[in-house]
Amino acid sequence: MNIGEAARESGVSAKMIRYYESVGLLPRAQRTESGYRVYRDADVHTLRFIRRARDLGFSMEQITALLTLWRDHGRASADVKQLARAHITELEARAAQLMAMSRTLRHLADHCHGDARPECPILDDLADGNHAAPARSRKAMN
Amino acid sequence: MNIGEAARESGVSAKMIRYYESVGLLPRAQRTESGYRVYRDADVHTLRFIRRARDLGFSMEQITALLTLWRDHGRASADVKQLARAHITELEARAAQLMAMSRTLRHLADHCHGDARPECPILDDLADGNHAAPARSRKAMN
DNA sequence: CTTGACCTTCCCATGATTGGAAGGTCCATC
DNA sequence: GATGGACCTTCCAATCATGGGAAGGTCAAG
Repeated sequence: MNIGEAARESGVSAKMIRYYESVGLLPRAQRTESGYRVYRDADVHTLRFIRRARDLGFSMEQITALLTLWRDHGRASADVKQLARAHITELEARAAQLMAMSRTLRHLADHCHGDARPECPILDDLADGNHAAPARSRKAMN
Repeated sequence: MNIGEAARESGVSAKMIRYYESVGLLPRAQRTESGYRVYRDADVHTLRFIRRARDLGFSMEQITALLTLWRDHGRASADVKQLARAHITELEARAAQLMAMSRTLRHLADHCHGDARPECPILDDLADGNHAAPARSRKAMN
C-alpha cells in the first residue's frame, strides 16, 4: 500500500506520515525498489492510534510515550493512567484559562451599547482597566 | 525612556516591542542620535493596551483592528462589540473542544485500574476505539 | 579608561501542520 | 512505444507569538 492509501485509511495526511517518520515517531517505512514507501495494515493501525491520540490533544512527545507503552505488553496500566491524568489536568487548565478570558470579555461586551456611538467599555478596559497579571500559559511558564 | 524601561512599565518584553514595531502593530519609534529607541508615556499606554488584549487571547490581527478602533474617536461601539463577540465565540469553541477531550479521557482513565497489570482501556481506546471524526480545530478547518 | 548594564540587528528554535517546487514513477490509454 | 495524469520523492518555506543568543555599539559611573 502506498503512502496515499495509508493516509486515506488512517486519516493522517501523507505529509504528516512522512514527518512522523522523520522525527522517529514511526520506524522508517519499507521502500519499493523505486523508493516508494510501503505500508501494511499494522502500520495503518499505528497511524490510527496516533491520530486518535492527537485528537485527544496529546503532544507528539506524549504520543511517543503512549506508543512505547502500547508496544510494551509488560507495561503497568498505572503508567498509562498517570500520563493520561497529567494530560487531563493540562487540558482542564487550558480550558479554564480560555473560559476566564471569555467570561471577562462577555462582561465587558454586555455593558457595551453596540450602537453607532463611540463610547465602549471594552476599549476602556483595554486602555485603562486595572489589570492583575494573568496566569501565564504553560508554554510561557517554562 | 529606553526600550527596557518601557518594557518594565508595560509588561511587554523588549523583544516583543521590537517585533510589534517590525510588523507594523506599532509605529516606528523615535530614535536617539545613537539609534536607541525612545518611548514616552503614551507609548507605554499603547503597549499596555496591547498586553491586555493579548491576555484576553486576541490575535495580533484582531489587536491591529482594536488599536485602529481605539484611535478612531468616531468609531461605532458596535464594531468593537462585534469583534469582541466573535472572539468570545472562538474562545468558547476552543474551551469546549478542550473540555470534550478531557471528558473523554477522564471516562477512559476512570475505567483504568492504574496498577501493575498491563490491561488498559485508555490504550484500548486509542488502538481500537470506534472513533468518529472529531471537529477539526479552526486552523485545520480552512 | 574600564566595567557593566544597556542597546542595536540578525538568525535560529519552538509545535504541528500545510503548501509548493522540482523531479521521478506507475499505469492505462492511444 | 509514447503520452498524460495520478501518484510518489525530497527539500524549503510559512504559519503564530515568543524567547534565546551572538556580535557589536553606547552610556554612565567609578
